Amino acid sequence: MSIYDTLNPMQKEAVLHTEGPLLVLAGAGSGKTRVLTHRIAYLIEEKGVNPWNILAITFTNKAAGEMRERVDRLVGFGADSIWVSTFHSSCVRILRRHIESLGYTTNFTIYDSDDQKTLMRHVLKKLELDPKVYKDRAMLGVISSSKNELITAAEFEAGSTGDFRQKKVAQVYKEYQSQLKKNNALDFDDLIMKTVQLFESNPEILNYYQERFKYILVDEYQDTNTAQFKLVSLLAGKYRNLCVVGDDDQSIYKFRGANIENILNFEKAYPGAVVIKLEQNYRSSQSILNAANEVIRHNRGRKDKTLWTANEEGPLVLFKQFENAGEEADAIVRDILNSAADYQDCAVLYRTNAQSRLIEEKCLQHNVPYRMVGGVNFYQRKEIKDVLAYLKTIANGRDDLSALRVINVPKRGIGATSLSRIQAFASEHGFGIYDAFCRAKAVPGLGKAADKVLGFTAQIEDFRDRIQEEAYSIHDLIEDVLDETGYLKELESEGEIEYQTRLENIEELINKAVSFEGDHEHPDLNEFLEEVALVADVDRMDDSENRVTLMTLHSAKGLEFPRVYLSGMEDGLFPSMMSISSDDKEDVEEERRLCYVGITRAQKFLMMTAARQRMVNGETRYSKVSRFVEEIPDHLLDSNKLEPRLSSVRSNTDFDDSALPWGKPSVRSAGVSSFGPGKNAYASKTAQPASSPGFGKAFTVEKAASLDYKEGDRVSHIKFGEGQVMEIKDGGRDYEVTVHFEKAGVKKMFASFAKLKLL
DNA sequence: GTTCAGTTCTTTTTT
DNA sequence: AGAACTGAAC
Repeated sequence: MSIYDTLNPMQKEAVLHTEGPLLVLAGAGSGKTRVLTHRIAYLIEEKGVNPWNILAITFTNKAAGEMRERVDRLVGFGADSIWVSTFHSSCVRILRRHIESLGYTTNFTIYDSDDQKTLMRHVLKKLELDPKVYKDRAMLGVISSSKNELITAAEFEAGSTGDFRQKKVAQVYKEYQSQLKKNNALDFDDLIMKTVQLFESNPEILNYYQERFKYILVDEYQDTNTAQFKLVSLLAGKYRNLCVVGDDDQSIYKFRGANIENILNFEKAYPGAVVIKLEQNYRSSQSILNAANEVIRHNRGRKDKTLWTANEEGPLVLFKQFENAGEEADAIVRDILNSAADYQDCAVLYRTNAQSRLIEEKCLQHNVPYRMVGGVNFYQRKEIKDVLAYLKTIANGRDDLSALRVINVPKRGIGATSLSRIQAFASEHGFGIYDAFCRAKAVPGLGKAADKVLGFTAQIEDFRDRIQEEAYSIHDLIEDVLDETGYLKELESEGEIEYQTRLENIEELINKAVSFEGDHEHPDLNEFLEEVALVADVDRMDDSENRVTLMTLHSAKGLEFPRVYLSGMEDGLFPSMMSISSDDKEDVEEERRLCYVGITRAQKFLMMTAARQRMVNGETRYSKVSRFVEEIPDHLLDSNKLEPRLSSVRSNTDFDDSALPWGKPSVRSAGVSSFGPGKNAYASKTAQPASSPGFGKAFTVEKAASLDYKEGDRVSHIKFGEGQVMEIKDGGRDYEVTVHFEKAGVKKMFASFAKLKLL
């Protein structure tokens, strides 16, 4: 029996149809990943296609990794020469080779949304526009959607005749773009758009990639935008062996420019395309699927399909409404504790990141271990961005933003006035900021500050020299930067608790650098920075530990869990106020699709919850039950909707927060044991968040009174494996331990984070 | 010229 | 509840 016999007839057809355009409409849980992986395997094994000629585009890097792994298992060899990556990573890879023909250099920097905002502020200032009228966010929004539609600054300008504001925005776009170029930087949207431009202006480069990627697969096709559509069309233009997989009911990224028409009109764009529908759901119970179908039924303009399942009926979907959000969170966490399920089988989903806080608090209170996806992105934390800005300055001398970020961090006594003098000097002579720093002596009116600036550049130059050496690793560089610039020292003086959490984050970045070095034969600083710039939060989700997952509905796309809790089912929150009051009916439909995505994440058990009262932006808000819940008929729902309130609005002072761990010094020692039955897997751990991307203040890592290992002992580390303790230094707040690991080499680490075990 | 403390305004969702 | 901005003290 071949591996293809395990597929159902529709799946099999999708796998075997290898030539020409193919649209696979894959409902939630219908085994689309299986189809994709088997298809790749089939191409290689049965059709003799060279793995080198296959391009598979996924939505997240994590999905890419999983796909590669699964193909590897099916095929056994050759899987590493398949390109499996996201749109953004693929484009970076291409641009790193060819971007010079667009006037950038190949060591360009990628700006994340914070960088974009900073840059936009510069632009608005330079153009002397009132930031109250021309808001950075709004400007970036316009630019982003333009780029997603492949509209250049010049085209935008040409199209904005007449309207005064529109003309101003055109100027902003133009200036923003020229600033990016000056900084040798690209924003996220540029990555796609520049690649399209590259292909359009260089037919020979396009031809190379067309020949290279004879077979193209695109996952989550419903969430592609116009630029991505164009990119795919260009690449597939020659051989037309394009297979796209998606579900119009799961299109949830319109705000990011996703164009649902791409999937709805696929057959028009690719005449002769074969369409295959996968309608059997293998994931969810009958009850869950019923609820999902009822909700999505209320949307117009969708491809006709009905999901069905042969799975057992399972318990009814639960709905519970609570007095306030605290009770809601408490009930969810208690329910997880009372169930016999493993923590890792449970997920709590919510519409906005802000909702995670209460859930986190309750998890801590009840000692339920959790991992939070998203929130404040790890790479957006101040200390991480500071370190990265140093690395970027060292790697790319043209990145003004990064140089400006760190010139006075730690404080070197270079203030706003000095900086604006330097900036004026730079723009007058056409220097980049860093070059201007190097010429500080020539800047008029700097005085003593000039020496301070030169001190900074001397340090940077020193680091630049060092990274030329083969033996000098990225993690060495990070550690030296922290040490020699005095960054750590300044952090230390900011207070114990702050210091520890920030240090913990930095440690994680160093770990990341170490594992990067392990994965690459010739680790390159630019490559490292790029990898770090493109990671999504889900990419960082480590699912090997037994923890409850907390994340937004958007992050949950593509995942599945036996037990799912859908929280905050309130009108005004989900669907959001924005979508309800929008003129465009499509907006609520997108929210409904999001709800559909949420429901269909559940395999066996689904509980939806709502709070009557909730704090939003510091104000108490009262809400009705979400319309999406109302759309599910009563007989499909086991619910306890509260009676309408009669009188007496309870103030939220009855929410007792004295029990919360904030500010209480000894969270760690509180209640280590005491788990309900069935929770043995975790009995030895406290409810600490995954080392990232949680939030930190509550966790003070205390210096141990003594260590249970000494110099010369053999110890093991969770990541680096086994090794021998070389040196233990008492660093005041913590012990600094040097260990020689067999595999990972010599590492210096802080005892409280390293969690070394004596062997 | 720099830093700190009190003020206002703000947020959906993310590669 | 939190970040970003503005005005006063060092």
